[in-house]
Amino acid sequence: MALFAPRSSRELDKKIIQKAHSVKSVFVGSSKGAKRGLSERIASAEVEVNRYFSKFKDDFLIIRTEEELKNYVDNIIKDGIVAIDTETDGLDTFNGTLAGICLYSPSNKASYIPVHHVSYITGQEVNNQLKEDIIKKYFERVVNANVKIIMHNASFDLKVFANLVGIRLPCYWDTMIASNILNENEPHGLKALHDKYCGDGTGVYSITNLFEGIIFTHVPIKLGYLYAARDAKMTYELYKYQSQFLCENPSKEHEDLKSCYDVFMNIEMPLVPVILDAELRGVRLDLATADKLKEEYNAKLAVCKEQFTAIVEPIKDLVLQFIRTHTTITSKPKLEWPINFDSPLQISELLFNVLKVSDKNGKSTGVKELNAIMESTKNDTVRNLIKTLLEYRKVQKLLTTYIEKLPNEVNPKTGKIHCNFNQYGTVTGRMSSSSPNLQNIPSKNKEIRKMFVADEGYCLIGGDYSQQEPRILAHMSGDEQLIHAYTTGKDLYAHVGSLALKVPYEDCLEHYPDGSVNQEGKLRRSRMKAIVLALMYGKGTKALAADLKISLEDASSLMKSFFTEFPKVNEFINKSQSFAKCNGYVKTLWGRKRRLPDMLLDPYEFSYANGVSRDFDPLDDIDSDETNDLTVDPVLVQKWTARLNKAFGSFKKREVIQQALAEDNIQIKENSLKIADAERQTVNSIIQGSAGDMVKRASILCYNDKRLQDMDCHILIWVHDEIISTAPIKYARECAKIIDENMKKAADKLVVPMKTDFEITKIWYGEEIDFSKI
DNA sequence: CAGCTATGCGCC
DNA sequence: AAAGGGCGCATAGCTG
Repeated sequence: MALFAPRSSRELDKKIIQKAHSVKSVFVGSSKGAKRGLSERIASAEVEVNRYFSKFKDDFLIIRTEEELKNYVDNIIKDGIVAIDTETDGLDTFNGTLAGICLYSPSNKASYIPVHHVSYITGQEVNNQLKEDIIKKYFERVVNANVKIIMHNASFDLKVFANLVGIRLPCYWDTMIASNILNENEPHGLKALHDKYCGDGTGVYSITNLFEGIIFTHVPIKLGYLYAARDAKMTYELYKYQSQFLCENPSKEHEDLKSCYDVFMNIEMPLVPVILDAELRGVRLDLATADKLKEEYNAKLAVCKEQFTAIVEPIKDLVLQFIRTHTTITSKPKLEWPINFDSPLQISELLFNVLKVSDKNGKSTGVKELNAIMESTKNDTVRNLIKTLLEYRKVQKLLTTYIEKLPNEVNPKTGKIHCNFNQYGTVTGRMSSSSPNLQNIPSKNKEIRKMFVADEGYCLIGGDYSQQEPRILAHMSGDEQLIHAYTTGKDLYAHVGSLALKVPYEDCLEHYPDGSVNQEGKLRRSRMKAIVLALMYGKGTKALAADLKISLEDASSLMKSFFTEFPKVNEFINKSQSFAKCNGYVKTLWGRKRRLPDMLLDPYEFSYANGVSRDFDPLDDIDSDETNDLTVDPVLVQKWTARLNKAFGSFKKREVIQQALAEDNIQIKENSLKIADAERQTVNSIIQGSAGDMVKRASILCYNDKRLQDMDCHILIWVHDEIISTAPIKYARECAKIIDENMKKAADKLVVPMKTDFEITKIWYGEEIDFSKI
């Protein structure tokens, strides 16, 4: 992976770190670095680079001539394998500049091909660099020779090659994806992984602390090549390490990784070019619609603001007085005038401390809490305030996150939005989307999606799996009743309702046969839907009761009758959890692993406070290290475990924990929350992960479908259980039919049939095209 | 100033 | 007693 522009690379590091609560990346103070002159920074970069890489000076080389490249590529082809990395001036793979290319193959030295380095003194491009046409020529040779290409975060480098060199490379092994497959819970940065698994003592460094504030194209080649070439070599070494575990025949000890290799080779790696194609193609945005919406929503926002002012003006004195009386020398109240409505803190202060709204449900100002207040108060000021606030937030969200943001994301070069689909963006194996996120475009509000349109002469084909996750649940649990609902084509939730509630199926449908709404049926159906979703998300009866606005008793008896009618679902949940408890992981239907190490935790962990037992005399002990490891006397463990088990409620538990500390100097760590979290994740990971596998499989089938290729049909967007493609209008219906086939084929492992819904439109969520008129 | 966390909210 | 799975992103507000 190329990490170049200091700012952006930090952002990327941040992401990786956020993902896995890991080591903080060390970086030199940025303000200090930014103030120094460029030559000064280069000088200090030289010191840093030498510190890390001087030992590699003779092992790495710079390729400057075609002759040198030719010889190098000859060796690559002989080796049949190569690790490739690119260096650019930032993270923009469409409009950025290629600094150079890093290569490594076993019979070659690690190398760097400078392409667009400039002199940091003159700003002129440096002589003796190979240009794109030459590079393209030799990489075509590599591709034609079927050389296995290894990359770290191939998505980035493939886009660089496609956009800045003009060649689409196939990737055999992406070490970043492999890392996700092997352990989704750890950070996936190249340096950290290499240091951890192939470490040679060089240590973890980042482009940030090496080339602080210097764009890579401005780094002198003699300095940069050491850093860059090593990236390619590290990638190769990481690949070698990974392939010991991720392979056809892993050792007995790692037998469970066999299915992971299948997922990697049959799902993840074949998906790489599919996503690349969608990202390169991009989505068209109708700027006229965006402008219209912008105007409309800004007007709405203005109305909200006016209403606000009108509502709070009468209580201005109250607020000012509050601010006065709560201002001390050391602290200020979290409220100001004029009130900032964007600040949850200020709103909370206003509602609960100035207007004295009851805070028995907490001081949160989220939608749920505000609605609860609405139901319990008759205070008109409060009611109007909340009403306006909710409207304001809605409008503000749509405006800033979508309506005003998306047009800025249109690439000036292509006129399209090119988001990132992060292939392993989630721990479960689902994809995610970013910059911008196209997976959370509002759908209830149909206006926003209408900004997305098809190209001239083309249309959008949206195909989504209907009830994808419940069907997977039906299959994986093997519950006959659940499966029956699907094989007979009955409405699932109505069927569930009729069994669990013991009323006729027809009385659980939303509509009467004549099409009119059956209120009772609708309610029954929606409750059943809530139950099915609740157990897939690990939701408890209490939350279910709150959702359905029924009593706790009713909720738990609903749950009970559900499990009585669908015993295998209950069994599936229990089996999954006990497997996870035993092994610390679960697997999806296609064999992807989700590691849940917290499932292996003991509910309580005992240790002596300060690492020492009460009787320990520091002056008397010779081997203090051992003393620190001292495990707690089993008799005491038993004693306190028994007491903890008798203590119901978090308050009583805390009491026991304090007693243990006071009486026996024992520290007790409670893991029940972590374990409960992991338990909830268990079932959900299996279902959600399998759904992810299915969509990925369907996408690959579509991408490789000759018929779809011939009709110029391409996937543009994924929204988890939905695949949005584009094709010429005249082929649309045929394409939809084939996509449908592929989506179902991707699920042919299931004993329940998959159902899909399709829409063919010019505009996302727009009117369906009337083919009778074409 | 940038980086970070908390809060809140859009999607499946 | 409390208990909602998986994301990305905007804003506020704190910190170094």
